[in-house]
Amino acid sequence: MEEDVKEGASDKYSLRGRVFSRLREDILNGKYEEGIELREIAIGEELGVSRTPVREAFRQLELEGLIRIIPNKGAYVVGISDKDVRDIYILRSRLEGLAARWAVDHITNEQLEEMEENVYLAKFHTEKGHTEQMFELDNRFHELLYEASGSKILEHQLKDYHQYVLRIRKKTLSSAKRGPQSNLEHEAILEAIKKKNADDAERLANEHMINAYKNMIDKGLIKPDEI
Amino acid sequence: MEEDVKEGASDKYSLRGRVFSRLREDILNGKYEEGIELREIAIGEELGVSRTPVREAFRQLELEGLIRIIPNKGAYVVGISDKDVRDIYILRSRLEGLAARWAVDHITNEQLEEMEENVYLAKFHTEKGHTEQMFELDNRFHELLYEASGSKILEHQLKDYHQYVLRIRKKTLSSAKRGPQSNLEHEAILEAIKKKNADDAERLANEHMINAYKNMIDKGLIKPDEI
DNA sequence: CCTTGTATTATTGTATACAATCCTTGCGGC
DNA sequence: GCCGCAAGGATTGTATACAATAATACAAGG
Repeated sequence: MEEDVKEGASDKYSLRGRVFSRLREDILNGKYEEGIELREIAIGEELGVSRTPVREAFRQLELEGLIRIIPNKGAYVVGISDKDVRDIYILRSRLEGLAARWAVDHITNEQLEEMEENVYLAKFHTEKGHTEQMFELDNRFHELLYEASGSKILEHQLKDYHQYVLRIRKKTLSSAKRGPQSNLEHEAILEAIKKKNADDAERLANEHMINAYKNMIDKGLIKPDEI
Repeated sequence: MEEDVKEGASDKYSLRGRVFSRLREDILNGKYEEGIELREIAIGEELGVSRTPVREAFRQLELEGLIRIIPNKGAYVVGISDKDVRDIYILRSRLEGLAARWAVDHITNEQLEEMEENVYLAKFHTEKGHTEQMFELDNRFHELLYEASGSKILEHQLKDYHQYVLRIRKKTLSSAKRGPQSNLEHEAILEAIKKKNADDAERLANEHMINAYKNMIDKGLIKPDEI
């Protein structure tokens, strides 16, 4: 039950890092709903720390767009709407396609090996119904893809989005049918990368994300786009 | 000579906001080169503030990936390489295309009017050789496109990148030939949006960014991708 | 009764003090 | 000479104190 998807900013052994992770999770989970005001002292007391680490966490949350800070006034939860989730999946579908394309040329042997192992293990745990491991492996597969792209910028960006929709993804994967299908799609992406077929890799990664998106909507996890 | 491209985090009337903006600019401009260690006290003294606002600015810079903070040790400048710039232009080419596509359905009348005015004014100032106004209008055109996409997420993301490559863009636009050509491309994007032609809008916005990218390389502003 | 001004209070912004951690340096032993 | 290690200093992490700003309540005047 540990998410370390986003290193670099979480730093879970400092108070600030813990406050940051905790608040982000609480906002993403809906504990603090949209528009609510977060007071530094109240948060600090709740977590048993002073205002300093809370303030630093606030500044980070603002940059992530999760809260809006009005100077000398307060911090207000922005939250994440169904539309945001939909948008992120569309963006991800395009950017993951790009990551897969670039991975064809930049993936290292170590990354390739870990990816193969990942696909193998995912198949195993899916058959056994180990949802927690499935979740972790799915996380790792995508992270590997990002890292293999060889682009610090793209990797950073996709990890951000990945983290952002974490809550939704957890529900999605545990659905009985999506798990195996997702594994097949991972395997296809991996094969395309191994064969150095950039067009296929991009298309498959793109479709993979679109499928995840459709699944989410079919399951009623988020509202479809109404126009 | 003022950039307010990125509201929300800059907040230039607080010490933290000023420290943040200043440090980001200095890193992007190369004043602090890659790998250098930033000390809270030194930065604070240089800007005449205490450690507190400096620390908060550091946390934000870390989240933007401009510095790397190693707990209990220090903050190190990560910087922005030529490869980063190239990657951002490729990402932007795809995402701006998406923004243009979405803008077809979501642009408001006000935004459309401002965009038309923008294109008109840009033509005027380009003929007169007013580089500062050209720069501002180019900024604004892209911001308008982002806002017109109707996606908070996409807008946020693209504004980030826009800000990130600000320094490079300033050099690019002032080149004699790129200015008029860029204006023509803006106009074409605007026309496609007005005609509700999503495919054209996406393609043109995409090409616009690729052209900017090629121009940058032709002018020798950044190194080309060597493979 | 409504408006406006002011005093009070609550909250954020900043500075400083203290604690914890890391790095350096120099000493001693081998 | 080289390695280990401890003491000191430097730097970051956290807490608290003080300043500035904004919200609120209430009273005075129209």
